[in-house]
Amino acid sequence: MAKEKKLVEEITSRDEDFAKWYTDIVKKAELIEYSGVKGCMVIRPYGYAIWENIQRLLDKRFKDTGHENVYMPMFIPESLLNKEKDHVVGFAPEVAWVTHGGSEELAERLCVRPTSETLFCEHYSNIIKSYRDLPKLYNQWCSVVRWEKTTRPFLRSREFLWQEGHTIHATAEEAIHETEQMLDVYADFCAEDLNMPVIKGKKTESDKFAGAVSTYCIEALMHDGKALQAGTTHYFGDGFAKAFDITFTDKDNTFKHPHQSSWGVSTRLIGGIIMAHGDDSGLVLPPNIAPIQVVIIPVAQHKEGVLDKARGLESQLKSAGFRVKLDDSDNSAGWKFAEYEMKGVPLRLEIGPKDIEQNQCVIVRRDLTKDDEGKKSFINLDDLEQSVSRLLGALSKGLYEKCLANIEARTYTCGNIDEIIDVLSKNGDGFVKAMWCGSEDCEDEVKEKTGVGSRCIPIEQPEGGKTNQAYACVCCGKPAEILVYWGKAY
RNA sequence: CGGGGCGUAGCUCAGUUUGGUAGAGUGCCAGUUUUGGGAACUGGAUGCCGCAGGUUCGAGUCCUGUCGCCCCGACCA
Repeated sequence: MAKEKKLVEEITSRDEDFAKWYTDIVKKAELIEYSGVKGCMVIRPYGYAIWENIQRLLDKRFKDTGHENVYMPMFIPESLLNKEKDHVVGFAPEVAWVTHGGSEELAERLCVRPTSETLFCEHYSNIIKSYRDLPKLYNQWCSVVRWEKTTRPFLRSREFLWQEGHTIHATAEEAIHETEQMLDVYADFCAEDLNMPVIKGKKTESDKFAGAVSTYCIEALMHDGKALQAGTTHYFGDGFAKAFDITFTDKDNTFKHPHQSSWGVSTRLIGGIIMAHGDDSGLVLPPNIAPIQVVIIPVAQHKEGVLDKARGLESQLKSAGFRVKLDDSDNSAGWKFAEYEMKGVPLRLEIGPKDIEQNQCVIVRRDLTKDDEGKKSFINLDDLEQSVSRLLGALSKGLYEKCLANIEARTYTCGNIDEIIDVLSKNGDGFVKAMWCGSEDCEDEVKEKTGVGSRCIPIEQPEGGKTNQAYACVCCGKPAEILVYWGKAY
């Protein structure tokens, strides 16, 4: 019992203090270490391996939809950043400036890219002459810098890793299609690879990206009921093209401005995974992005034959394509159990003398708790690969369903402000579905009075929403056409 | 940018009230016994007490300043 108590002491309980639980996890699972600069973190090998898996899976989805990777400079001259009015107003307050090269003051200061729209635009203006040059479907993997005031590992850091897609098209229809297609790519990726269902939607006018015609987003719900914007796509129309003087000669021999999109996801996704799936024993990683899918723990490894058998299973599973680690260190078995639970490894395979005798091993699923049926199963070694594959699949599905159930349990439909206040105080944070008349005043008033802001206008709107006069704005009570998801955001 | 908390061993912290040899637990290293849920014992190494001034015979402790980190808000992927 004393041991179990100690195990619990290692990390703060999730329900007791979610914020503290989160920071405990990122440190103790060895994802990050804080650095000497506020808001900048060391991403440690285990954390970076998660990012590498995210990159690999997303990059394949990008390539499959016709995109190419490029790399832009990390510095943007002030004059270039200033070219699009809304854009600079949106980003200027949070950019870092380089003013000196060595000891020489620069003639023009350079900002460290907070995002690369301006660089892509400048480049496009140089390479696009004809409709034959379109579209360009570019993406870059890089880091960007935004001088945030409040920072949290993965969720909001001053430097973060991301990808930014920037595409340019001959027509508005094509660019809008691209914007919506990439939103689907992100949502599918979240569901299939991160096992984290998301709400697809559009941002309200006040919440749009600086310089965009429309901004789309995917919103995930964390275990504590707060929303996390997990990814975003933007349709720019031809506003940037006009500001940056990008033109092409179309088939009809007239000059036209092309239409653009951009889209991005970041290392914030890792924060989302932690808060969507983690529990009081630590991380729980979706199999597709887990650096280690199966950890093999030899039991009584000093005994003849145990380590040899464990090594055999390791190479067997590795050659079957699984990411496997054998921990043959001299820590006790119990220590290893707790360690890999903390790190969220999906499956633990135990192999000991008794198992070897019976040609079996024990496999334990990380996502299930002690009381869940099927947490621990005895697997015949003749079926090892099939069993591992089946269990990883079941775990993946289990995570998705648990996460979806959390969204469903924490999504409330409300008709007026008092209902929102009441339902949130009774049930805790979550998504509030409520109609909205479209006025910014009402949007602000809801946030001020209830604490929840508009997260998105979901793509899926209620049947007849545009014509049904029964729908009234949650704030002013006037006829409302738009269903909005409201929530507290990270 | 406002409010709060904290900087002492790798980590968590005590010591600051009342100035007087730098501490504990944990981790680390070595050895022995252990090994199916964070093992036990013995021995060992580890400190610019965030930084800079000041007061004092003497400062982790008192004074002034400064830097950084964490949490909660307002703003943002």
